[in-house]
Amino acid sequence: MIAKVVVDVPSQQTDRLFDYRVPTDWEDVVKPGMRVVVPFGPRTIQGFVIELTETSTHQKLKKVIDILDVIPVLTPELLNLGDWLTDETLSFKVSAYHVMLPAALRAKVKKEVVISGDRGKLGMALQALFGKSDRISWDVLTKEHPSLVRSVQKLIQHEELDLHYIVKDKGNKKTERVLSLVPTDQTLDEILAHVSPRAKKQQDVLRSLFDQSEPVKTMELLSKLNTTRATLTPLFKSGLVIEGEQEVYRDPTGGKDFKQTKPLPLTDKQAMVIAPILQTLEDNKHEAFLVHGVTGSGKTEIYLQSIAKTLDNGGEAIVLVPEIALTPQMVDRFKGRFGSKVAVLHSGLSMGEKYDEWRKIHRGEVKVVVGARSAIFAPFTNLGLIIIDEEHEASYKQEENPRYHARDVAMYRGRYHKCPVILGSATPALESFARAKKGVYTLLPLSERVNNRPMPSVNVIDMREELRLGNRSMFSTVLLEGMQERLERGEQTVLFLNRRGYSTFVMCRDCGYVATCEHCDISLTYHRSHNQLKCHYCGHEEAMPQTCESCGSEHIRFFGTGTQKVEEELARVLPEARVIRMDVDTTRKKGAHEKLLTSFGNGQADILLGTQMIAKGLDFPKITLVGVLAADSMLHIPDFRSSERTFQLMEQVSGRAGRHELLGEVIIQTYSPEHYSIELVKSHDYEAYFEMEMRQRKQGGYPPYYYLTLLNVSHPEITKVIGVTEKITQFLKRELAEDTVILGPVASPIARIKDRYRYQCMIKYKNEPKLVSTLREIQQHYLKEMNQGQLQISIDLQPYLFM
DNA sequence: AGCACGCCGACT
DNA sequence: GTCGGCGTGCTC
Repeated sequence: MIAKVVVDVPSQQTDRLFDYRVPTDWEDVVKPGMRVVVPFGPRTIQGFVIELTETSTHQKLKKVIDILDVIPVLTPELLNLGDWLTDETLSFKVSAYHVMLPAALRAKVKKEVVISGDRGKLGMALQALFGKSDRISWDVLTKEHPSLVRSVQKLIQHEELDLHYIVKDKGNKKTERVLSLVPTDQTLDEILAHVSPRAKKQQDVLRSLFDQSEPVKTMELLSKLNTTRATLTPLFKSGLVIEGEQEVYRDPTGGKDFKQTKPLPLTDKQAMVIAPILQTLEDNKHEAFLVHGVTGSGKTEIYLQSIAKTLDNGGEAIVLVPEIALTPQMVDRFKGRFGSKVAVLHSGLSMGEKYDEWRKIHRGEVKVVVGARSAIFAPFTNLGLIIIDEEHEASYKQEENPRYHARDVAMYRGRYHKCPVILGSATPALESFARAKKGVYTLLPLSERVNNRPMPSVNVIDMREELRLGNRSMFSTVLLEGMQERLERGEQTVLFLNRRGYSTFVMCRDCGYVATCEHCDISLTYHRSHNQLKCHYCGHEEAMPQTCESCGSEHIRFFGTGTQKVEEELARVLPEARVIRMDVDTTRKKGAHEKLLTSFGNGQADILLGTQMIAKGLDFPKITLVGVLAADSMLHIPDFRSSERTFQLMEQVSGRAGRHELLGEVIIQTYSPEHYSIELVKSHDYEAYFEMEMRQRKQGGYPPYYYLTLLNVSHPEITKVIGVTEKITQFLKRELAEDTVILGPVASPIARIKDRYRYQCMIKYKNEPKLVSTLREIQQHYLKEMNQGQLQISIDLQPYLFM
């Protein structure tokens, strides 16, 4: 039997199948989708079995060394999906498989130096190093004794030493010590008779264990009986009790109990929306729905009841939520309804926790997965429903290889499993809404808030006008008064700053010089905590200059507004207000996010000040004012989606206000009040916005009218970069269709990162069957230079990031 | 990606 | 003469 294997070496040249002979003992054991250990050249590495056949065109085949799985980690569906993903994103097969699996399954290869010949020939230093053992790890050798590496290599050549490769599964399962009673056929009294009647604690232990048929966790028992390990020692000695190890799952929620919730009665509108979804579930067919529901319209309840129906049918469900919205509040809603049937996957979990959650899915112990982007690959075999909440979120697109979009994967899996896919958003991505209008997706509008609360009123403040009136502060008069009012009424305000927490740039007031990174073409960011300037792209740091590098002026200072600065300003203008600041800095620690939100929810603060991360999922009754400090900060970045993002964000943020009894108000501060993406927030009119934006897209030749592909070339020498990009552009123009537009070569928006110059070329097309093959040809052509030289070419089909 | 093989400069 | 630099090519 021959196994066709994809080896775990992510490179162009190894991105194909290699044949290995399967030892006869394992012929019944190996299955496609399993990880195996195989010899590869002089090394031993991990690989994925893709296929099993009887014949090979190769003469000399090596044997599979080991099998790492009992159940295949990749289902046949995921193997197919891997092929599709590879084509769709121009990535390597292994990279596609890796993105489907938890990092813990990425086996580590360990190298060991083993004495194979005469120990006496080793020399003093090496003999001392080996000591009594016949092997040492390669890592220890190279890191701690680099001077000996040379002689070791020589000895390997002379076959006195040998290199062994050990492929180790990183999957470290967590175990806990458990106690169990040895005598099984005795009564309690008989058992108790074995110990002294004065040994009260020992008797307690025996009694507790007698009541339990399953092994009991040592730690739990000891703390319950308020005793220590000392009690156990005599019990072990007499052989009455034994201690073993039992595999346990790590509990990311920290043993929290979830309050069980019941399905809520649906409003008429909700009932109308859910009906076609339930019907599709009933019919067992694939259909894509776009639930267009304003914030607070009760989308989540529709998700929950659709999932309940799916589970009734014996199916499984995947729920995708943007990483940033995967708050404990969100998780609670799903765990509350479906209890232990739910697994949660997000980046906040440790590698071990992710592995445990994944295994629950893999073993079929859970039926629902709530997770961020990569949860779309959950290894379910009977998938009945996929939900993508906030489907417009950019975080559903992965920005490394394989550059996939979770929505596309969802559609693939939906078709495969013949199950519905629900996309939900208050502000759908333009592409999605356009598809819904065309009938590709079924549009399900949910235009009213559940409790009939009106959408908050929106007040757009022209900050230029404020400046003209002499208000130079970051708060407009209206916003300041608004905050004062809430303070007096005991209501809460949310202040939103659409900018990285601490971001400020440094500029000279005399000559206009801006401090930039010496390795990247980007301005440096001022970090107050260390009084340092930092580059967000390469990590370069330098001290805050005292004088201008360009003109020597002392009038150099930082500009722009960060959350820290706003916080200081708040303390000045509203000293009595209690402020909670939420940004990357204050939420870095595990659980900090939840803690801050809970204390705000409990009314321990009047104002919540934060970045992107507070735009979602915040639902507290006392929030009646939402202030956006600088609405246009993202409007002017060179990205055709910048206006769409602005509108989506403004709508999202507005949704935080007045969700309950009290009426909400939104104040948006901007320097471009006339821009339609801000103007239309006032009326919360998505459809009007959609029409406007579609016109822009049509005019600019952007999605959804055209598809895009971005090709980025980088190299330390600018002439090389331009030359290569130029050649590629010409090649593309020659190869691709007449009506395909090829823009470039142009410098990337960030023209240099980490001392590498960056040029790009954009392909706009409607129908381009030759695209993937042409791009593959380019990759092939530059393979050598990319392998050994400094050249990098990255290709992004349907890009979301243009930097 | 690694790692060996193989072909040219500076050393015992 | 050899040791060792890194360009080239292969891995079932």
